[in-house]
Amino acid sequence: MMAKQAETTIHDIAKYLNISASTVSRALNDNPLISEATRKKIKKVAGEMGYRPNTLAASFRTKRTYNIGVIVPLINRHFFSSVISGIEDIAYNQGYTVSISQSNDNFIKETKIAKTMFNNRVDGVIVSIGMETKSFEHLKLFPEKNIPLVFFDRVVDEIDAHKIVVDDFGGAYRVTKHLIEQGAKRIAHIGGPVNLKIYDHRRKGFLKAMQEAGLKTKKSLIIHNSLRKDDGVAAIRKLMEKNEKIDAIFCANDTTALSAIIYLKELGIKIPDDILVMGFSNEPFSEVTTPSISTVKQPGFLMGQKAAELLIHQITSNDTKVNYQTLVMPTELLIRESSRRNKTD
Amino acid sequence: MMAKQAETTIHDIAKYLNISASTVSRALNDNPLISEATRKKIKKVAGEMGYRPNTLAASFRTKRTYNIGVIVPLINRHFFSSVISGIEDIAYNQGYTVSISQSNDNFIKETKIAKTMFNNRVDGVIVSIGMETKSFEHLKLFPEKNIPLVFFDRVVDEIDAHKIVVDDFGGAYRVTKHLIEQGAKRIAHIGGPVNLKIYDHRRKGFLKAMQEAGLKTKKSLIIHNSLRKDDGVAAIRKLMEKNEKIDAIFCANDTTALSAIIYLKELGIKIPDDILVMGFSNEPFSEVTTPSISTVKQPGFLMGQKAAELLIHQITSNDTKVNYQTLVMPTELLIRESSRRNKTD
DNA sequence: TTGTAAGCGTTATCAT
DNA sequence: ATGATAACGCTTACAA
Repeated sequence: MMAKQAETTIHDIAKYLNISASTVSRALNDNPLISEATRKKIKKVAGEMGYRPNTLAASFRTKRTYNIGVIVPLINRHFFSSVISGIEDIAYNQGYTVSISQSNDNFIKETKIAKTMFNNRVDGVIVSIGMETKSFEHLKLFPEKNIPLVFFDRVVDEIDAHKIVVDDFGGAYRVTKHLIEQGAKRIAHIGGPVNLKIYDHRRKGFLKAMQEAGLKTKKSLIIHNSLRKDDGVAAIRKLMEKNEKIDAIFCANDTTALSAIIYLKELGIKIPDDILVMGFSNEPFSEVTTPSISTVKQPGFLMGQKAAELLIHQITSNDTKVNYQTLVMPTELLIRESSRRNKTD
Repeated sequence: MMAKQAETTIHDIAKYLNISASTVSRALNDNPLISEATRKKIKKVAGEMGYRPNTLAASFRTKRTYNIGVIVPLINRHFFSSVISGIEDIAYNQGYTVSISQSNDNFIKETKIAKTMFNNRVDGVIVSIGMETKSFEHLKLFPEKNIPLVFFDRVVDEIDAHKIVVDDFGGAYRVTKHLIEQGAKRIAHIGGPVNLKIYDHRRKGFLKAMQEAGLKTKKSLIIHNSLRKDDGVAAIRKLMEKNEKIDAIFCANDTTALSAIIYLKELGIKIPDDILVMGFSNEPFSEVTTPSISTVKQPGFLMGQKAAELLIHQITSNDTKVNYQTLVMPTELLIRESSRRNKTD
């Protein structure tokens, strides 16, 4: 390994100025006890000597790292990278750094990441759990050790903590209601894994709207899968092969909605004329497809900001008992071409 | 601040077993000097006592943090989040954590981030510089202090380091050649800030192809801006208002290409029939727009992996003199609808 | 307002 | 194969 250059320490500065290291430390930290004169002198010399504080040593001593750990399923995903961006935004402005790991929806990796973050003594953790995650001991570690933990999006009921979610139920409810208002009666739903609350809520919002409208929902019109590109195609194919006479599809994400649209187009089925399609999440592509995809907008960046704010507040608060809150972020229904009935039947 | 629970240390384990802390340390680190029996005993007790190694203390002592700093203009951007994802992938598998900051293309922030990362004693740094960045002292700090530094995409000529770039010149050259093959003669170019090499290279690739084909390029047909949504519209408007008779536009990114397409559509101009349009970067939306956007694919995830590999290799290598390499990643020309001439003129 | 000294948890050197 | 001890660079009582 390349030898790192020897670093200037506060002791070097102290020796040079014939003062004590504690004075140097205080001066550099703007401790008000230190006189203006010495402070200035010390800072000047520190600059000249190329002094760089060793945050590591300070963190070690104070047991505060000013480091926030973030665990997401996949960094390279519009929603998650938006949230991360929001987290970084707040964190940076509050003097925190952000360490990021992706679980790849793999339970083992998620567990290892949690352990590593703990060992690194992060001041707090922000998590959105993976698809496989059904036990939570690896995350309980944090509250047990008094390390603040905030969940977002894919949250965990079993752990008491601040949570930032979007109004999945309400969003799905409004989606479905809109489809019904457009005249749809036989609406299919392609949902995600129900062990994730978000997909469970979307399903429930869907069912609620259907029920309120007095519409029956055949079991066969509800399909749950992993919501990847291929899953969307597979689900749609399954629906079409059964020859179910559907007039609308509510997909639990935009990727699936797009897959559905492309597949149906190939079958010569017109969207939205023959079948209405809606998604969820508002991916960047949804606005520019043909037809553009009606969907539900989730404020990712804002959610990241809120998560970071709550986390940092909890980190810096003295309260021994925290009053945990679940922030339900409002969603926005974006009605675009894929769900707007042009002609009456 | 909430009091953190007192942690079990190797000394606690040592006391409990009536052995020395060094033995415990060695055992936990699988030092071969320790006998199998004691190692097992120690690990068992460590587990029972809920011991969690304090990475901070170890890093402090060994001056190795196993932490990699990543600086990008914007986390929430498909290309960058792909690269980050690739970096995390390799880093995780090699036992490194990844700290991420976004400069927001702001020079001041970029400078502060660099300083913070240094103070945190990251083992190495991976950087893609911001649009405003024209001086590099804040980055030279790393090589000066023997901290490995790897650039990607938006690299810096003035600093000797490993660099991962895409073949911007070649990509732009092939784009232009393709447009010419489709019959275009008066091709406009909407480029990015030329202080960024990538945009300079794309411009040069464009010019080279034009020149080779014996086509003249009017200065007024080349516009440089920041390549955001609005810039694209503004640039296109400028071109159209001048009533330049263009038959193709090569945009230095897909966002601008999309803006151009939307704006031209509104003017009643048909893409690709009247004007061919091409982008660069292959954003997720480009495949699904109407018309789909011809573009150049950059292997973001792979670039991140390569960057991390080179960085970690440099971190762990003993070589005092590194033979810096610039990895030029091949691009892939994606010919889609926006550049495929359907009818002959 | 400044100095002294202990200590954070680990690793590494030198003994044994 | 194991132990004793110093050291990493900083902060923080406590003392002056």
